[in-house]
Amino acid sequence: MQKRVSLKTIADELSVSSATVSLVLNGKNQNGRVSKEMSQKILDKAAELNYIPNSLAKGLKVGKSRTIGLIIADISNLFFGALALHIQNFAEEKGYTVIIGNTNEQLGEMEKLINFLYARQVEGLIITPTEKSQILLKKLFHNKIPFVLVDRTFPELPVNSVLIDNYEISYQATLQLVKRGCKRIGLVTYKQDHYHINERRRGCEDALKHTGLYNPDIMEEVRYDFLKNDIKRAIFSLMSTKERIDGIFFTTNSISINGVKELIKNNINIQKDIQIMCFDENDAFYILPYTVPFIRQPIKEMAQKAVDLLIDQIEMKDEENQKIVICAELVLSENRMF
Amino acid sequence: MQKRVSLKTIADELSVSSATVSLVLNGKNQNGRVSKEMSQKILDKAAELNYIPNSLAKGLKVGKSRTIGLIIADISNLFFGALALHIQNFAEEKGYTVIIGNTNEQLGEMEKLINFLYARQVEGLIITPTEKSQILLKKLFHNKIPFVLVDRTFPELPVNSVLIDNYEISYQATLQLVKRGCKRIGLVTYKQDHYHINERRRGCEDALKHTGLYNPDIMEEVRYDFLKNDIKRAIFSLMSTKERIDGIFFTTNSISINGVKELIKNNINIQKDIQIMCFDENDAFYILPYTVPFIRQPIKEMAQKAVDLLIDQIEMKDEENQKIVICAELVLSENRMF
DNA sequence: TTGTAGGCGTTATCAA
DNA sequence: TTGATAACGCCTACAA
Repeated sequence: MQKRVSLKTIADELSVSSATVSLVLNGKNQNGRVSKEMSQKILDKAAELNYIPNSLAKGLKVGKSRTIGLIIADISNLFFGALALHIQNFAEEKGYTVIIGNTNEQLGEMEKLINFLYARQVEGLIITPTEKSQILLKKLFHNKIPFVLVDRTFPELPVNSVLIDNYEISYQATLQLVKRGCKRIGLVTYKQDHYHINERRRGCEDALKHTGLYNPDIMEEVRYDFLKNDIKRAIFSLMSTKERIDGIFFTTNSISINGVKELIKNNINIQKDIQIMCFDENDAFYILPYTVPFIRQPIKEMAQKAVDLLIDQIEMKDEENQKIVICAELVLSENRMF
Repeated sequence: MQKRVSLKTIADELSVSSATVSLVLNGKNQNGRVSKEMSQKILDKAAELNYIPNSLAKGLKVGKSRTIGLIIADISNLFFGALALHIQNFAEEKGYTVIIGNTNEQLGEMEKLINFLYARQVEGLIITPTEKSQILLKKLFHNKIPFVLVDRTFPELPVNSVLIDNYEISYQATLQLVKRGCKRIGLVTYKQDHYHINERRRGCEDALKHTGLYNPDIMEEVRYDFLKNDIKRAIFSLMSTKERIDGIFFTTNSISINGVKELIKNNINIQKDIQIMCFDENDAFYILPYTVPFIRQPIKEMAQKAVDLLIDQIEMKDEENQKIVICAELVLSENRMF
């Protein structure tokens, strides 16, 4: 890699000081400080040499990196992939670079990432926190590093967050199953301590309780690390109750897709034998000969709000903690595009 | 955000020079330069203050950012998503940060991204180039910026690249359709000037020619920007030829998934009416009541090779251009896991 | 209208 | 065994 062109390169070639060059190139010679001709010469030279400023140096000098960190729990998950894409786009619009990191749901990875991003002088973080990461967040808070949680949160912590209305939409979604005539509705959820997942479960269970259909024996839990196996077991267990179940609520997209796979593998007709309700959209659903109802999260809006919230904080426009809730959407066969 | 803890903070608190602190914290006091006690004190203080070095300053000083840029054509595509994930992991293993950017297949975006990453002092780039981006690559080459192309390339350019054996695997995949008894095999591909896509097409067409089955009338082209509509038209056109076709080769994953959707929508039985061959794996295929044969790209190996190649270049271990070709895999029902 | 000088946090060289 | 100092590229207050 050859020597990069710096301010000084331009200054030397034109026999002016680097201060002058800096002024012109940053458009800060408002009061006609630098002469028109000099200005033009500098601009031309910069173009000729294809000058690109060193943002490391600039960041060091002005104490701002114009970079934000994005900590994602599982980038191989389509939901998070889409979230990352939109966050990156919105942030770029506002002049910020995004550095993405992936924790794989590991607390240790999350800690490493925070340090790593901090070392790179990020001005703020957007985080999908892992389980039990409250201590890390408290540290951020204590160090006055702006951050926003997305998708997940810890309700006991005074933090900025952008979530969907997990409880309400799950309640509605479950009612939908009831409306379709389901009498014995099971649930498959993660055995985890995430508030947002628990809210989904609570929404579903409350809807069942309020309609007199609640049965604790058909609420199944699966582990993140053994998802496929646990789902196989859960589905088997659900399907072999003496009174066969006729509806299932899946609380996440990974559970949904694997659950559907398993049902199909067992030749269970998702239209006739059983009704289901999934979380998040999936290409796979559009391929089936029947429609699968699901809960659509407004990913783009979540990204938008998260970026706005973080940048407001960074630029000190707002000091208050905000807990933003965005309504998810129930997508039934009627309002499908395809 | 409160004042960050710097080397100087530690130095001041212990009344030593920042040079000493730097030495100790970088483990560079081999010859017993710094006394054991002082060393320990510094280490303790650093831990106490939770010191995290400023990599901007470090990068500025040593002229290395330990950062590489990754330019992806379409991050919402699962193939690229997986590629990005693995590249990030391998790069991290080697001590490099990855900054990911997305071009959306736009040449202008690619140019902006290159400048942007260059400003951030990336030491090298891994790129899935957009169409007609040869000029940009030549500029990189001219500026002696290390870079590696992945998935796509321009064969006329002397660049480092990591590709799969597009021609050969497509040839084999097509033969597979022939072996299954197909007599009239169509193709759906992008109307684009990408070498890798053209190679896939060439592989398919050569296989058809060599078996005497080639028919130019059933080779369909679709546009990236109007994918869904064009595929609808292509499938319609293919299915309404007087001698009905009995096989289709789809040259990319986006075409495959949309093609399959369209076939299903038209109640065409992918087992009985028609045989298909897809590029890339898709969750959706696993959900169908029959198996869909597809070409699996060894994404992880591609990522590995790309990172290795780039870092070799950055660290000057290798000056020669390398064009690495990795064999893809034909996945038929027999060797499916599920 | 332009130049000088200091400093951001780090490391490397040389001196003490 | 440790400290002072210069330099990386940039910006900015102040001087000329």
